Amino acid sequence: MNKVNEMSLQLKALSDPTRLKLVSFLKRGEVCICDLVDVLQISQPAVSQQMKKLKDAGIILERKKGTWKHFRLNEEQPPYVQAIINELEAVSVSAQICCVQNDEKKEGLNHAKTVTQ
Amino acid sequence: MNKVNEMSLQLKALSDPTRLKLVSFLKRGEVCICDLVDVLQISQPAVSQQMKKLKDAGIILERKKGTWKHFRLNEEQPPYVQAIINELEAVSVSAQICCVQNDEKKEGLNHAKTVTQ
DNA sequence: ACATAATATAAGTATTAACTTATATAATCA
DNA sequence: TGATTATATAAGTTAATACTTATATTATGT
Repeated sequence: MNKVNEMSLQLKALSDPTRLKLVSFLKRGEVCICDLVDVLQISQPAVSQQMKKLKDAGIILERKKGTWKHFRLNEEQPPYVQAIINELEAVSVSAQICCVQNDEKKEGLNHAKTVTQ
Repeated sequence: MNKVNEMSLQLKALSDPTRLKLVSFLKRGEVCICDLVDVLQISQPAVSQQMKKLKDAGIILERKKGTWKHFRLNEEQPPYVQAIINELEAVSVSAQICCVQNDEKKEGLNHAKTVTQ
């Protein structure tokens, strides 16, 4: 019955409203921590700590690029985790675009928050 | 984004190893608290409290019959909850049978734990 | 009515969790 | 090199969680 402990860890990672919101944002694509601070109205360390939990649980993957860290959903999930992610609606972070679009170009130079789709 | 809070409540209910085990036992059919105390090696109030959490989250349903309370899985679940339940293996409580079989007959009279399948 | 049995509630404890603020690390830019 | 920016870590606080033991409630059987 060790499967139960394994499942427990993943479900714990997804049983917190803040982390579920983080996953909702990630459904639209890569996001970096700075964006989420604004949107969730919690401190930067709080976001950082929650992202770590999602990463440790295998829910998300990270990619370092200069000073930024970009997070994305891990596509390989057991069905019960995928079902949870599917249930969440994709939510756009208004400032998200700068992170994603400026990616390969001038990363880290102009990180304006006001760019819109 | 209130769906997130709703999901959080249900996932919290299923993110604890003890409660996942309880659900595993319920997959084989109705169980009463006294049976689970023996199997899980935790106190009767602990089982009672955990069952209440599962009930409050809508994961299980209860049926009172004399002094006993019989619990069963609630079949109507959102897909992400059902996926979790599906992932769990059904585990039989060795003493479970007395509860279920003696049900309509001599309920509450002879609750021997040693009856086997 | 009284004893017994199944479950519930109360109260206490130890652990975990989710934040906070302050500070450290690391990469980039001028 | 020194300032700036993104993220990480440390330490502390508060609240929630999962048990425990003790006791109360409720239904049953004699």
